[in-house]
Amino acid sequence: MRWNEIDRQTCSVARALSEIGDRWTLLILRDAFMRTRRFDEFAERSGAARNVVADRLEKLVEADILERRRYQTKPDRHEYRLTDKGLDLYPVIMTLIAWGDRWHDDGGGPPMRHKHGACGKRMHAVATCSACGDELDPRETTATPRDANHDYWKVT
Amino acid sequence: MRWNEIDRQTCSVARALSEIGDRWTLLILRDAFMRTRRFDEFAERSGAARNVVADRLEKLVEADILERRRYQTKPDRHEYRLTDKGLDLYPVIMTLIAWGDRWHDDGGGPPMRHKHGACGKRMHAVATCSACGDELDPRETTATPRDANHDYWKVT
DNA sequence: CACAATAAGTTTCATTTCGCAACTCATTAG
DNA sequence: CTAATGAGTTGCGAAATGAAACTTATTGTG
Repeated sequence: MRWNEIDRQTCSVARALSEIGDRWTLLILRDAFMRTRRFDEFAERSGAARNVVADRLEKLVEADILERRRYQTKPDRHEYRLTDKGLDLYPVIMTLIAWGDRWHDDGGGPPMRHKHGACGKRMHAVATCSACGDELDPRETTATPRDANHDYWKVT
Repeated sequence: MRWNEIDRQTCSVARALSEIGDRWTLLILRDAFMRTRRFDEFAERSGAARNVVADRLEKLVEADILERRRYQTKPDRHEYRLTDKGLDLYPVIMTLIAWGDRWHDDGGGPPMRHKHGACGKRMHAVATCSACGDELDPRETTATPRDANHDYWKVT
């Protein structure tokens, strides 16, 4: 299966990954959450080749995750901003950061410190149950397919 | 920058993505959380080519995210299971699922239903502040680098 | 005026990686 | 004796990536 057919899987992860599941795309989104907005900044900060940055930004705009907005004329120049759909990826990025901080500490602690404005404290993301608010544990949850089990992985 | 040098960035997301930030890798991890354990199942369910599956499984084992364990002899056969480090990716997968379910609904609701054993209810993942427990909002948090700002993206 | 700089890409081309099918190897089942 | 199973490996054409150079419009500088 080629990657551009991956969104034919029923699974939401597959469909999510068809939009953001690329190495450089996720790095570009990290930068977007760090207030990066311009092409050259994305290119330098992500470390991806310029043609790859151009391609990924275009795809993110098509997917309505970033918005390309003109910020000056003569000459026209554009910047990229997260849409609501893009901002909604915050939990994914923050849980990724929490995992990276936990398992890839270089000895000096997390390279970025995150402060929660509401409570004013340093924090990391914790994934919780939307029903009861407890922290999620993979051993404590069960997943059952909407339809018959064999449908889940089927490509439609 | 080549992808295999990406872990030289200071950022934890970059280092996390150097291990799991590949399209097929994330799909393979999704399957691992759905109790997939064997090579052929990973190949079929992910849809990736067999050589790619072999390569990714090997890398995940090297990264100590999956463990390759013999489950029979004559002939030796092995299965792949999530380690503690791998299980700790659950929040990432679950927030990805929540995002996919929200923004890629095909009209029939989420293809998988997740039930929280502790409270017994259907749920999705919510990312919360480890300090106060409130739901995270990208507009309500600030990130500041451990060192000077320009260090964050620097490749060491 | 001539020249350099800036921003946002595009082009070119050599190197890698992917996708697919076919093949291997050890062992058990019929 | 032959087929099936499980877990890969091999070979090869097609596609994607990485690096550097190039483009275009416009402004700033000597």
